[in-house]
Amino acid sequence: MIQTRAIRLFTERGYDATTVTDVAEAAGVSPMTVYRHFPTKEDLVLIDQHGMLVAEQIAATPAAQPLVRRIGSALIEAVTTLTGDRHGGDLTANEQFLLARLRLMISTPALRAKHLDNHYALQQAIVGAIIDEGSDTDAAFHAHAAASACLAAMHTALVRWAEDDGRSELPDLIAKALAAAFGDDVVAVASE
Amino acid sequence: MIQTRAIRLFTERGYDATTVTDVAEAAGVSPMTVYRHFPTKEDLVLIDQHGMLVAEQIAATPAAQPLVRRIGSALIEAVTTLTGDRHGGDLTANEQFLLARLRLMISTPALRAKHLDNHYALQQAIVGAIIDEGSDTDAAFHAHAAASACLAAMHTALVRWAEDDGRSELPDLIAKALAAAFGDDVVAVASE
DNA sequence: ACCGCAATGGTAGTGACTACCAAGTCGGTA
DNA sequence: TACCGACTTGGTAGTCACTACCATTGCGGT
Repeated sequence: MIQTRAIRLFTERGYDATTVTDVAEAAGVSPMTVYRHFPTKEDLVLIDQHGMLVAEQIAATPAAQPLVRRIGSALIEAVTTLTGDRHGGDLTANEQFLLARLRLMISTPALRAKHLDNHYALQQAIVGAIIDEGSDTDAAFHAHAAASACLAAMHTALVRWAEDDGRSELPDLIAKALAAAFGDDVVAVASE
Repeated sequence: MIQTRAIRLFTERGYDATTVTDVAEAAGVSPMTVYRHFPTKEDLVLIDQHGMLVAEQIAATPAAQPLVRRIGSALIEAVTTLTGDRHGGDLTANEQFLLARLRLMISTPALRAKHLDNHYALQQAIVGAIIDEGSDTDAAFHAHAAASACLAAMHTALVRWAEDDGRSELPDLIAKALAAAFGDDVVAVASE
């Protein structure tokens, strides 16, 4: 509720030009109630309830597959469940909300920076899910590089999605970005 | 000068626990002089004078090579000129300064976020250097994915470098991270 | 001695965010 | 009905990053 109003205000007037007090008034609460629910102004846009189950999904993946494929398919699956299946029809309300958030995140420096940092945290979680305690540092290094590159590809896909107004299916875009970054053969199977 | 004092203070007391006024006093100037030279507190750590010539370097690279190799070798070259050649000897003063900055950047959320966003800006510049005005959107999409993944690999290398106290050569680490992300064959030639 | 200009400092304000405390609301219990 | 404790909300006052506007100082050139 507060979040919905906030994103509408941010979209209309701009993020920086909107104060937290504005958001509070629009939502009919006091500024401190806003801070109670959203620790920072940025979190009004960035907090997602969906959590980061990606890491768990990856841990459940057969370890024999190449890292890029394991991570890539987990990302695609997470996004698929997030946006839901829609084949050619209109955007769902959820997707429109995601698009609005995404546009804010990409165009506002402060939000973009924190969003990239969230990806960074996700990367740590992914590597934690892949790597055992005892494994050598080289393995961790490889896992970090692979996870980092996969998330970067995903971010590229998100930007593209926002640019084409959500016309493309997000999972397909992620698969394409992964293929562009790593070569078609490596990722081809990931999108199934 | 101001920057040196600032990084020392941040390292000793922590970034958040140090106010801009503290930095100003330590440098013997007024707070506003600090803001004159560094538009934000974060820039006290993040501003690098070295600029982003990477994009220009890439534009000068033969276009026939695969994107990943073009971007990767440019990154390695940029870092080599930044840290200088040192084969097994002690760390140079410059490298020690870079390490201190890097540790702050990695461990402080606000700095890490802005640092990742700087990489993002670099990515935009790289893609701008690679892609002509008229080229189709798919080409741009591929370039973004490749650049994004390369920068992510570079960041991983930076973290590893900070963790091993600069013992490794940074260019080698970047080459290894690229190889881990993209496969050895793709990048092998990039480090020469 | 004078002028122009760059760098510096002061003042007052805005806005994000915190700490501490007060008050209302609501479910269960005697 | 009266009471109690937990949860949620609101108020006050303060810190700190950052800005806008203006005054001052130092310094090289004429």
